[in-house]
Amino acid sequence: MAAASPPRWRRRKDARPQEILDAALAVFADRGFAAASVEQVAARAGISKGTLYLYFASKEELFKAVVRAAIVPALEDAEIAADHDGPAMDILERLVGGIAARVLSSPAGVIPKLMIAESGNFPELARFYRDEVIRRALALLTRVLDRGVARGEFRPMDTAATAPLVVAPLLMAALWRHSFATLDDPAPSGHAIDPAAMVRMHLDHLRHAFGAVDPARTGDTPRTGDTP
Amino acid sequence: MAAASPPRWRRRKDARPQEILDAALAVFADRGFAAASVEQVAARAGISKGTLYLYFASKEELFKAVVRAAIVPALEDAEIAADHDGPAMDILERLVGGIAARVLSSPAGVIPKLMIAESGNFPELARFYRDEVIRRALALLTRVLDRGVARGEFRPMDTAATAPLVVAPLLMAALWRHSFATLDDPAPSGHAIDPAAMVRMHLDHLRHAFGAVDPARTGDTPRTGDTP
DNA sequence: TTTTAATAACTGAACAGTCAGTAATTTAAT
DNA sequence: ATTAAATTACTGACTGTTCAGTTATTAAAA
Repeated sequence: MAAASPPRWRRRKDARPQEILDAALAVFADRGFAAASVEQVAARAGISKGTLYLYFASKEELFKAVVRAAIVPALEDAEIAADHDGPAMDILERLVGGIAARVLSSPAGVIPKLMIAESGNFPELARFYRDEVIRRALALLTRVLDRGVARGEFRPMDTAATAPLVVAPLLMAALWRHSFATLDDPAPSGHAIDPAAMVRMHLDHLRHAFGAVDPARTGDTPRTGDTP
Repeated sequence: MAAASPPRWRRRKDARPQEILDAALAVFADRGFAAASVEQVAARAGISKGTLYLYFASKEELFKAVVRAAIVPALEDAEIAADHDGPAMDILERLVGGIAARVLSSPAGVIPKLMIAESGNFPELARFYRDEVIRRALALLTRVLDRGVARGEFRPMDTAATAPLVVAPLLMAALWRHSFATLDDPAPSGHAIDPAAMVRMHLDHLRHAFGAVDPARTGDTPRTGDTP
């Protein structure tokens, strides 16, 4: 008798959604939302087009789900890190480093690019992103900066206007990575922008700009904190 | 007898290309390239689809032309400004201010957004943009920074890694403007990011980070220049 | 344990709409 | 009358979405 041929497909109701989300993120990442086809996503997820529609009502809903799934955990992490105690500059470094790591290694680093590209076509989602992601992230940063100023660790400044300045290079790194970095060469050498060096330099500049450099250098100390 | 009806259309071979480019930029700006249709562009330019194809061979070629047309003059302006003489910080301010103005008012400010969104679909154009626009702009900035360091106006630093940091907030402002700023409200008040304040603050931080603050303050002068 | 009925995950093809690009035709200008 | 700019009508390919039917899985019955 013939050996029992393995089934042509399996029922995996639980695993599908995440697999589809992963596939969609990947396909959207290199085609963009509009140019990506549902069939490509389905193929990458190892299912048929019809199956995808069992789990997501439309291409647009799929897109929203991708964004939400990738953003929520990242934001929670950041919120935890920001509410730690200690020198403001340390927290800032941890925050910037954490975001940089995420943005430069995780596939979810494409989300900003996608959101920026499609904001015009999905105003509703764009509003969600602006109010629930960007605004929250900036508020969180502003809080850290305020604390630094209040404690005399940072020079006085317009913290609300400064917060986006802290993120800008990270955004730039993310966009660079998913737009121009991976264009041709395997060896990412000498290529206009070196994200790692950039982030390092960024933190260095921030330290100086905020007046948080090692205060032992001169008498011109940025009135560094008294005892705790 | 009937009054001579004005012609239903006119032959305007010379004016068409630029008008089409303007229309295309506008349509691409709020739909994105992929989601924009050639017919929409033609309609906005006041012509029919067929006419558009008399001037541009394909939708892709049109896109390339839009990018080139918008970028080239901007880059030339910047190159001129950078080669002026004077204190490095002044040049930097003029450069940043100039780019900010362009990016925040001119329609061409969408180009970065478009390039980022479509880099995956047009590798050739993306390479052009990376090598002929980004690289050149960063090289120009690096030159200014180097001069500042050499003259003792700026503290020593990794200028190549710093150049992108100077641009990052401008890029962010451009993306913000064309993605999230114009989502709903007519009054752009209190909205997470205030580009103007951000740019002002950016320059302020740069002055501090580069050690270019008024040096009369303490003895800890950033070894400011001797005479020429 | 084996058989069989019921369920639900999944497929593949077809539909309807859209759109980049082309060809035939009209109309302005010379 | 001739040229060339512009329009209009058309095609072929593609894609989001639906759905009738197929197959794996589960559960009840024997």
